[in-house]
Amino acid sequence: MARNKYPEVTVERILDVSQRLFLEKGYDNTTIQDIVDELGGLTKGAIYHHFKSKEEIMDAVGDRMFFEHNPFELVRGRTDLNGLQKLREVVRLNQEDKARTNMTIQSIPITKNPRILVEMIDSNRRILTPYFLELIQEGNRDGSIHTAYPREIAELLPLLTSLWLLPSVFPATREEMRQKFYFLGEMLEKMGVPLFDSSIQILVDEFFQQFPDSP
Amino acid sequence: MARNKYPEVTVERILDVSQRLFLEKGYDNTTIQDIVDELGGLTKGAIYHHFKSKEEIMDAVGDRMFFEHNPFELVRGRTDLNGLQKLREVVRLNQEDKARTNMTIQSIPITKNPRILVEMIDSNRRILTPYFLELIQEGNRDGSIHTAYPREIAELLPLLTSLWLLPSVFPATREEMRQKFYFLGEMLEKMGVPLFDSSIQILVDEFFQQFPDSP
DNA sequence: TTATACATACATTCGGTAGGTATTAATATT
DNA sequence: AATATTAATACCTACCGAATGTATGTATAA
Repeated sequence: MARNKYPEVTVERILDVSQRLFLEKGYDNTTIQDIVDELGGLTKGAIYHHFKSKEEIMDAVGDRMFFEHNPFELVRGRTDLNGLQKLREVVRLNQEDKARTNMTIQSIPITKNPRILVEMIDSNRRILTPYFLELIQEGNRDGSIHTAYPREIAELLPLLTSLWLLPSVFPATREEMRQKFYFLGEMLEKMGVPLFDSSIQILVDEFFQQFPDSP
Repeated sequence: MARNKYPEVTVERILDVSQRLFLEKGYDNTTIQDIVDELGGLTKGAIYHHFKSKEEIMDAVGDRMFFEHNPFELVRGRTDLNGLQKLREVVRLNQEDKARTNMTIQSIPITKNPRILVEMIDSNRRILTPYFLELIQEGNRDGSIHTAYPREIAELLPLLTSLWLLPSVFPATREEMRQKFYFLGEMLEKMGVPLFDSSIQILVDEFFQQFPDSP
């Protein structure tokens, strides 16, 4: 086989395999050859035809992860919700998705995969922050949110929820995780964004079942 | 020359050069050979005699950076200060030090150096957080601080000040930086740790002079 | 017949190692 | 106390192996 009629399929396959391996073994411990082997039937040349570097594969994987299940797009049309309610819905949808996809990222020893971690921090800022900002501003306008710091909160929310609350980076027992959430909730409320109501609290508590209570 | 009488000197030289190169060009873009070349007179064998891997050099550099000018140790003996005042003094000393050493870390495009960034996040947590916690608890006891979340704040303080406030990771104009500080100050105050008083505010404002007002 | 989706083979870069040598420090001997 | 002997270690030279990336070729779709 020297040429495929649908190269996009090949690209997707490369991304599928890469994502799986990056999450399983980490970026640095995954070689191009590993990806090639798992692909079956393709060679390194094929990969370097579609991507100009390993780094670029990683970027593509990262962006795809963010865009494939985007809760913000799902709530965008909902005229029955105000800004704050949309925010809560986003958190709910995201939590659902995490549960469904088994949240692979929780399990990697992410400190051993600096590139993945940094890529995540950066994607958060580039992609999620604007979405959050939009909803917070909407809430400020419709009166469901009152904060003088929409930008700051929009930047901090993804940072805190996906870095500070990641036990592989900041180790914590179940009880300590719970405390962190209480802190976050109280802090957000005091800063004018009462995001964590009782319905969210239920989700969070469910989520905690999966953590050990000893460190 | 086949052997040095004072190997600690060699170790220090290796760390000096490595730190400089890591900060200048990033960890991944600095090769062992680069370090060897800058050292002059030594070879790769010498380095691998003192350190068992490149990673280990990096760890040593990180730890040394944290311990060489430790403001927490400087305030530890001060019986004239309460917990909150000690915290403020730490911030002040740290700021002074930053100004004096010209704060090399500000300048690196740190997103291009994932390992350094992650090492920093981790050192913060391992080394700084316990110090912060100690002072916050002291403040809680002596009545200068009233927070239900000493651990959470102790963990967040270094994370936020050395990651969120790093413009190379979270780009910001001078005005946006100022806003972030206001947010931080207000947030800490509302959570029971009124860290940023007017004296700190002055420091912060001075510090901002060095940032551009356009993005 | 031209652009492109791949394959093959190779170049390069870099972290790390094996084994040797010279020098210092510790110990034994006179 | 001075010297001889041994052990430890600071460092060098030469090399390996793994991994990213490249140059070039080939077959097929358009």
